[in-house]
Amino acid sequence: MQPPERPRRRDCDSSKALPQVAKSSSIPGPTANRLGLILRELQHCQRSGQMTIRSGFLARRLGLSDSQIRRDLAQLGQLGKRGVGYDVIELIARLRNMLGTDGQWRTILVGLGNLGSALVGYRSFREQGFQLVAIYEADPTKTGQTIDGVPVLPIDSIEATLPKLNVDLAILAVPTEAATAVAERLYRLGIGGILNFAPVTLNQSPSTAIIDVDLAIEMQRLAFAVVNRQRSS
Amino acid sequence: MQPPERPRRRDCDSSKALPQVAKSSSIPGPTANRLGLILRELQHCQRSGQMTIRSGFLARRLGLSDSQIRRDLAQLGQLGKRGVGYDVIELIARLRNMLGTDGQWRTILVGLGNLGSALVGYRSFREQGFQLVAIYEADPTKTGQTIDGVPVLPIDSIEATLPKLNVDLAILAVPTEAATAVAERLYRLGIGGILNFAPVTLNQSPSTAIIDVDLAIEMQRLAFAVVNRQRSS
DNA sequence: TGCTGTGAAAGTCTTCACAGCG
DNA sequence: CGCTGTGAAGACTTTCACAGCA
Repeated sequence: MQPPERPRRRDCDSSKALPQVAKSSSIPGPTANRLGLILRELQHCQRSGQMTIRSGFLARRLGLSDSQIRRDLAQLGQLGKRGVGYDVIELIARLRNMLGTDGQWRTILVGLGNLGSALVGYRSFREQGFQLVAIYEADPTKTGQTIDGVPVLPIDSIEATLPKLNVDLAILAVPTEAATAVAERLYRLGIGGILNFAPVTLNQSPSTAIIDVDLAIEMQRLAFAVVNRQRSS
Repeated sequence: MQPPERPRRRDCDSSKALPQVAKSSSIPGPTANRLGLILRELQHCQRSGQMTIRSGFLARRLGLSDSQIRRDLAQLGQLGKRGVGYDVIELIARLRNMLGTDGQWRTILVGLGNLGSALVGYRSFREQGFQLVAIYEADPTKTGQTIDGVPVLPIDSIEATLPKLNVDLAILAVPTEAATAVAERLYRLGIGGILNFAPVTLNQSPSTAIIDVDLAIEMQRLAFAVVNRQRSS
C-alpha cells in the first residue's frame, strides 16, 4: 500500500541526481533508531528472565511515551496481547529480523591504533552478529600476528585479500588523514557499509552505506544538551 | 550564557498546559545535529584557506539539500551574503557559540580500560574545547600515575575529589555492570552531562544530560542502512 | 548574475483518544 | 480491567519556489 516513492530518509538523499528506484523498508528513520534501543532493553529484560513486557515500562525506561513505543512496535506486526503486553522472546526475534541482525555480518577492522585496538574483542559486536574476520593495518610491525584469532594483514594487501573474505562491513578507525583514501579503496572493493570513526566527511558512494561516529561531535551534542536541558534520541 | 530554558522536549509530557513561551534561541533538534556536521566541514574548509562557502557546496559534501543547509544556517541569523555565500570564519564562530563550544568544558573520564585509554589524548576533544582534567579508575594498579598530564585517581575518591575540580561533563567508559552505579554517583555529585559508552540504558536524572554512544547499536544502524539501500546491482 | 532568506506547501512524525480484545 | 492498535489531529521538519540583494 505504499506507492513507489522516493526515500523518506531524514539524513541523506535529497539529491535529485540519484535515479534511486524504490525503497523497500516501510520503517520510518526515527523509528528504526529507537528500535535499536528497544532491542537492547529487551535483551536486558530477557537476561533477567522477564517473559512479557508492556509499552509503558519500555517507555519509562527509555524516556519515551508509551504511545510512541506502541507505534514503533506496531511496525513489526500485531505482536502484542491486549491486557498483557509483548512476549519478550518473540519481540527480540522480530526486531533482530527487522533490523537485519538475525544473521551474521562479516566485518573487517581497518586501523589498529588506540581506538581500533579497543574495538577488537568488543563483546557486543559479536553478540549482535558482527563477526570480525580480519584486521588491516599500515604499520608493518603490527601485521602478521593474530589477535583473538583474527589475522592482522597489511593494508596494502587489501585489494588482494579482501575479495576472498566475503566481507560485508568495515569499521574504519584509521588516522584522519588516511580515512578518505582508505574509504575510496573500500568503495572500489564493493564493501556494503562503513562505520567511520574518523572526524572527516567521507565522499559518498552510491553503493556503500556510511554511518559516522565522531566522538567530538557526540561531545558537542552533550554540551548542547546540557545548555538546552534537552534529551537526545 | 542562556537564561533558564523552557523544556521543549519531544517526549516526557509533565505539563500539557505548556503555553509555549517560544524561546527563539532554541533550535530544532535535527538542525542542531546537522550543525555539528556543518561545523566540522567548515573547520576543514578553513584549514584549506577557503574564505567563503556556499550552501550548495556544503549540501553536496554532506549529502543534504541546499535549502536545508540555508534553513539551518538561518537559525543563526542572517549571516550569508547574497550572490556570494557565507564567511567561513564568521560562521564557525557563530556555530561554536550556538553549540556551546566556544568556551572550555571541564571533563573527566571514568574508566581507563581499552576504550577509555583510546579516548585519552583524542585530539579532537581538546580542539573542540573539551579539557580532560582527571581520570577515574577502579583498578589500583592504574591509579596514581598521570597520563598526558592528567592524573589517574581512584574511583572511590570521586566524592572527595570531584567537587574541587569544578567539572562539567563526564565520559563514562566503565564496564557495563558498573555503569549504572557510577552514573548514579555522578548524578549525586551534580555533573552536568554524561557521554555514556556502556551498552545499557542509564536511569534518567532531571539535572544530568545523557548522550549514549553504543557502538553495537551503531553497527546495527549500519547493517540496517545496507539492507535498506536498494541498489540495482 | 548567483546566491541567500523565507512564505507557503508538502511531507513526516508524534500525540491523543478511544475502540477492541484477552 | 488493562493494555494494545490505530484513526485523526496536531506538531514539527523539509522542500519548493521565488523575491531580494550584493
